[in-house]
Amino acid sequence: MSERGKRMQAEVLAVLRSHRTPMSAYEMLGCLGEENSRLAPPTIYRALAALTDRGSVHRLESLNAFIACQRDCHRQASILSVCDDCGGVEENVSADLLKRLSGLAARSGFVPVRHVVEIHGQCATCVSPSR
Amino acid sequence: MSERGKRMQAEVLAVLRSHRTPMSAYEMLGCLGEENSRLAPPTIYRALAALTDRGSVHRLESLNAFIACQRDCHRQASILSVCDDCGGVEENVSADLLKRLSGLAARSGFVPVRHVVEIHGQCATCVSPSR
DNA sequence: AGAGGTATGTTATAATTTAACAGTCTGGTT
DNA sequence: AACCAGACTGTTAAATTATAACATACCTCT
Repeated sequence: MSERGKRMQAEVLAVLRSHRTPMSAYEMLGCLGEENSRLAPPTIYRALAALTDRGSVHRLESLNAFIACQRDCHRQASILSVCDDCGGVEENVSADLLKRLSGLAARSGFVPVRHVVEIHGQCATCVSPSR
Repeated sequence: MSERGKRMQAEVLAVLRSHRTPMSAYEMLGCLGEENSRLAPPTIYRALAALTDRGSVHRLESLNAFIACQRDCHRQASILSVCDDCGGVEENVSADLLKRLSGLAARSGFVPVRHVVEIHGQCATCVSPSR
């Protein structure tokens, strides 16, 4: 990993952190491209791949979008609750639940490697905006 | 829903059932387009939307692909184990685990509507092919 | 039959992701 | 220092996935 690569990753992470809701790769490209024109998709995707490997960024598979890790849960699969109204994402961790999921899959001899758990619905604020 | 619509859905479902592994919408288009040329993506996607609504077909969010429901679990979220080696998918159902996931999300007032649970790894056959 | 609404077909395009290759930097070796 | 091999990055182009927009066909109710 070179200096350039680290800088790119840091910039991508900073952009993601400055957004409350998940961003698509192209939204990031739009943000970063203002400064650094000529920024191409593979550059963003490579930075995102490194960041998701590290656990600093989560990919929302059901949205094709990305969000910065909100917890210190690096390297642990998160349980992501996605509000379909406001787009907000809450992040939960539960080693116990993940283990139970693995156990269920393992009944047939399956060996789990990566968990994708996303829950769509409405967040507390969107359910009862008045209170 | 018209006759044409039902026929399309039945054809799409038949194609999916004839495949052991998940298919992309465009793979289906390739299969069905041989007979019925001039078949366009929206037609496939509309049939898939109806089938997934019904629960006859599951969408694998982490693969952007679709697979026919292997169980009689219509209208219940499935827990899908995806073998990254052979592409095979195993389908499990656990009302209990889904309830626990909902409970976790609900701690902040979140109201769950749809669960996406996908587990990547290796199936028994791919882990120990010899036996 | 005719009007209004819904479903479908069709064209085109948007959005997301990756392949492929050229150029550049890095670190070790002479 | 100059050179080479390998890895990383930039750039172009294209593949893959999904949807917008509108035209046409069908169905239902009066």
